[in-house]
Amino acid sequence: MGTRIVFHIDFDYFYAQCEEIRNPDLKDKPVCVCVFSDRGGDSGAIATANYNARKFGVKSGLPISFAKSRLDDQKDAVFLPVDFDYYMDISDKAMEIMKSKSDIFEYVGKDEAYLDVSKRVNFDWNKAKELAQEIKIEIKEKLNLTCSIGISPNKLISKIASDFQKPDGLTIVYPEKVNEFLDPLKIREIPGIGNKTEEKLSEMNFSTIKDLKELDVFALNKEFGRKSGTYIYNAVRGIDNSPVKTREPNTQFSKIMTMKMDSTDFDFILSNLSELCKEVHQVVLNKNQMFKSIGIHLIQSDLSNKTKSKTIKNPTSSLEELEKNVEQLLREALEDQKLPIRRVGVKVSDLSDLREQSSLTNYF
DNA sequence: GACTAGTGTCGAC
DNA sequence: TTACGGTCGACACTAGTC
Repeated sequence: MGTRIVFHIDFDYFYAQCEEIRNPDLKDKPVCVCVFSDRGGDSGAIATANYNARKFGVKSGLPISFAKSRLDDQKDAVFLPVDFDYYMDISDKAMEIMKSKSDIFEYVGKDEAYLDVSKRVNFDWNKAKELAQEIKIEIKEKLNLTCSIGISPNKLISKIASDFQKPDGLTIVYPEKVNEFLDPLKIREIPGIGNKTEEKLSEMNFSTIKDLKELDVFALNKEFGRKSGTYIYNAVRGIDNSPVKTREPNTQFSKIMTMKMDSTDFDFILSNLSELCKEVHQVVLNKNQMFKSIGIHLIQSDLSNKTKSKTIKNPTSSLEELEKNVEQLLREALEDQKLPIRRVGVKVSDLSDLREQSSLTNYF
């Protein structure tokens, strides 16, 4: 038995590619898939842009108005609202194909998954490569969708590898080539290292993964905390022992929205939160869950965050109890409120199975 | 010291 | 340089309790 063989598969510019599949005329144009907020106009952000749009610096997370100004000269640029149901449909079908070709399948999100294929290919890297090509072809033929695949001995490296050649890429990092592959990459390529961490490290004059190997685990722990420090120490050395495993159920559900206008008015904010309570409650009901922890999330006009949460005595699935607690949390949060509120959210966590409870009550 | 609760930050997509 | 979504998970830090 050799090392594990792990795939990371990522659908290219997923939402925008879905739109291209539905309407092939879009392929030559810059396409931006947008999450418009309730505020009207161009309030909102870019979810995904195709490569024609990325050429002009448009990428996910960008405010829509910013994207529009960057594409000002591109008269054929297209801005479409997200259509999650349609994307989910394509995603589900592609996931089924991947699942059927793996020993262990781990769903990560609508557009990515890990596959452990070690046994299926008998720990043979050539067979693994053939399997990956087979998956790419089948997804392309059945759904007209392209994806990028990274293959390596673990999830961490496979994830980095799937991003290495995009779109429609296939990158294999053999066990003996791990360091050669990682060393020249920017620190930012390590999943989990985002803006803040990169900035901190760049101030310390570290730029590539090879550079970072100079730091011992104690220095990293001191700078980033025990968990993150140790994670980074291992990651730059290509070490990741986390298994590919079936996805665990969610541990929280939340809904967030941008209000029609910024406000400090208790009743106005509460009416928005109340709508969110109903939506969250519906989700919880569909999933047959109860919750024990309730939280609200306020985003102020300067985009800073304020959260309040509480744990209640007994798990519940009651909408009334949810709304009552949210109201109280809002009251506490608005004491001494200076800035107007822009966005509001409701979250429930500490979930437990409702069926256990009902089967008990049925029993008596 | 171990544990829980609550708040805030970071990061991924 | 301004502009600014929605969901989820991990974890650091702090305060309080036992």
